Amino acid sequence: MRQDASPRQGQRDTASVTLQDIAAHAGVSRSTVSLVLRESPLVAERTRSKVQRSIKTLGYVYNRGAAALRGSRTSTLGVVVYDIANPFFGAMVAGIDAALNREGYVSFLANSEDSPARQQRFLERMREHRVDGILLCPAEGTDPGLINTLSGWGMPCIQVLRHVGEPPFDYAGTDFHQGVCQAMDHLVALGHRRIAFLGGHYEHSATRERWQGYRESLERHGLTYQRLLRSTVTRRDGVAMIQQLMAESPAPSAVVCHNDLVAFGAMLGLRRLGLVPGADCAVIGTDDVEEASLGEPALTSVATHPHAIGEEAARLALRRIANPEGAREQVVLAPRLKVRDSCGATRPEPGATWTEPATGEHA
Amino acid sequence: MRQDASPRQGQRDTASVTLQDIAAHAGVSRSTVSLVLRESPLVAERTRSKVQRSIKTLGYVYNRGAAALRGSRTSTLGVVVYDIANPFFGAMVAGIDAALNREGYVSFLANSEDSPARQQRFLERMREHRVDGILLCPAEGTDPGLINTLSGWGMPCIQVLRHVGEPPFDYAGTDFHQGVCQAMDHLVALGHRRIAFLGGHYEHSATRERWQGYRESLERHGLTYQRLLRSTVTRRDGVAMIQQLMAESPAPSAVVCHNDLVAFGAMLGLRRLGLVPGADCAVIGTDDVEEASLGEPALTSVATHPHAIGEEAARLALRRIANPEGAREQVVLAPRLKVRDSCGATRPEPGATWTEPATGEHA
DNA sequence: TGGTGTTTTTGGATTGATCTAAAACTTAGC
DNA sequence: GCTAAGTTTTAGATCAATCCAAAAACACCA
Repeated sequence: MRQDASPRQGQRDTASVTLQDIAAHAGVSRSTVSLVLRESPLVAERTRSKVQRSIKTLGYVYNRGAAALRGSRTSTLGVVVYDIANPFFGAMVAGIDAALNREGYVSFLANSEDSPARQQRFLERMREHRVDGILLCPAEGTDPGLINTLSGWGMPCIQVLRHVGEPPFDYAGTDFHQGVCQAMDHLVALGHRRIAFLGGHYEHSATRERWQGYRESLERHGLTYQRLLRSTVTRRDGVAMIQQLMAESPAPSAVVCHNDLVAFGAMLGLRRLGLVPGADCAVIGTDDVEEASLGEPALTSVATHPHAIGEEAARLALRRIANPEGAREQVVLAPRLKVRDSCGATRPEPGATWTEPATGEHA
Repeated sequence: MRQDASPRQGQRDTASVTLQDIAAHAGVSRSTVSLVLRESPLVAERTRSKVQRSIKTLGYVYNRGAAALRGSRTSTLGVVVYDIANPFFGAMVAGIDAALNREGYVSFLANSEDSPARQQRFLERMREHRVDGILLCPAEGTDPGLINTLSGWGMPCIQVLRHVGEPPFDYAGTDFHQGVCQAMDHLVALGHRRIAFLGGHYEHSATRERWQGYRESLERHGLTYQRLLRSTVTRRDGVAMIQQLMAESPAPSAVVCHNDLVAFGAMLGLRRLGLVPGADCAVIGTDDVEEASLGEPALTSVATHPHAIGEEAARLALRRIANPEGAREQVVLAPRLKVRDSCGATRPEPGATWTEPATGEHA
């Protein structure tokens, strides 16, 4: 109820052009402008272009906050990973970003550092911000009931890479089971009979799948040597585990590793023992991170395509938001074994297999 | 103006407890509840605890969207990097996340892929979401006027690592100039007289600083050999550049590299030529990424502390939001040279200098 | 010309918080 | 007991959009 008619009297904020102002300028109602903005087919072509011209002229900026208050969508998503400094997650987040960007969504990112408490704090904050959904790589030790809690909050949750709780739930990841089988089959075909598996905690779904793949492969090929070492999954663990194993009798002739970091550690450990990775003991990693194709020897690895997983997860989230009651989906990508030198299959002269990925620059 | 008194009649949404409902339950007004939520000292202790009890009982969830509409803060920030898959940025984002988390802020993340167009789209979206500020690692080719544009939009912008436009602006980064000087001084002290610099585009502030550091160091030490090769900054570039240099006469006895990736490439290139990094040609990188301390030989590198830069940048952003008209700040961290094997200064037996960083696990 | 059926457009209520200025309640002093 | 000052609390307007139901504009045909 402004006494005088002049619109911007008190404040000279440039950023305060509203629907109302557009409506006045174009000589239509607020509602019509709103319809134009949302590209409704209801509004006539002449009106539409007239309104659009006013929008341009006045330099209007859509206020998503206000829209979200009345409407039902915020066009935002929460993304939780447990180690953003890991390039694997970097690539995954890049995939998520690419897929969301195409649909006009933006995402809040949080790094849980594998702490359920931090994860919980962030999720509560996301709830206050009314995000339309959550992409969650659950932190170690996450309460299995969390997914139901989130669903009770009305926040659809897509689990990524790991999952907790009972199916059905939405999930996007890689078939770790199959990945390990591929690695095992390859080693068996090369003649290996004593193959060990290195690394992983029991708590994770992703770890259980790998171990299951290992045990099943042993059985399928009728191998009796079985050696599975638990650990956290750093380079240092790789070094320690391979040194322990090589001191045993009989020692393994090949190892499959939980991820590439463990594999790098294993190779380093072998070298310290005066052994040659690929010749004295074959090494296969998981993930196929950028450094895998470099180094001496180049690491054979099961590629898990983090960028693609990110895209799939994001797309699944958008599907779930559009249709909250739809059947839960599990998107599981097939991994692919990238054979290089560390498994002893190839032994080219130096430089012959040089393939450089195009990414990885900065500043 | 509900006709009947019963509050949740139409919809049975659990998630729709509002200030109004709390007020009714506690027997106070909406305003009082709002004051309690914002921890205002105005409200009496008795009332406060009564209201707090109602909040707990009814399971109220704060609606930040509604608060942001009326108030002036959204408690959100936009973060733009150009390559989130690069572990350097991963660490930086982790630092940002840690600092923001402490203050109740959350951040939107976008990956510009060094495309000014993508960057622009994201910034416009951030404007629609009314973020309180922006942390920007400007994409290559960013219009120098962008910072002023953002300031015209009322979005404070902190530039990170790189900067465009004219000072004064808010900035957080590393002293690249000093970093290169440290590396050069070290090499000169080891007796090197022919030192080359590898990599970088001209467009970036960060690159210009490095080159300036290189040229100044040469002058200060009275060195006449000068060789500066431009390039993008991948491993492949490192390989190509070192091979070109070693074919020249005289060849350099040491190289300082734009970042660690280029340095890894340079070491690989040397090995392909049958030369030993550190013995036949010293190599120093920049960033001190995780892999630097591993590998053969371990890479001497100028540590640029990405996590700390992220924290500083985030803190600066919060300061600027609290005081938009305050003097612009430049937070420039000092880099530190980490001497390892690749510069030939040390030559320990294998395994003696093993230091494993604690991070880097996944899934 | 009037009735009918479609397109378009619109006012008013609504979303859930904050802001402002004023009202209600304490306490103290004379 | 009454006023003044200080402390708490409150009603109503406001922020900038969307939703809904109803009104207006238009087209078509008997």
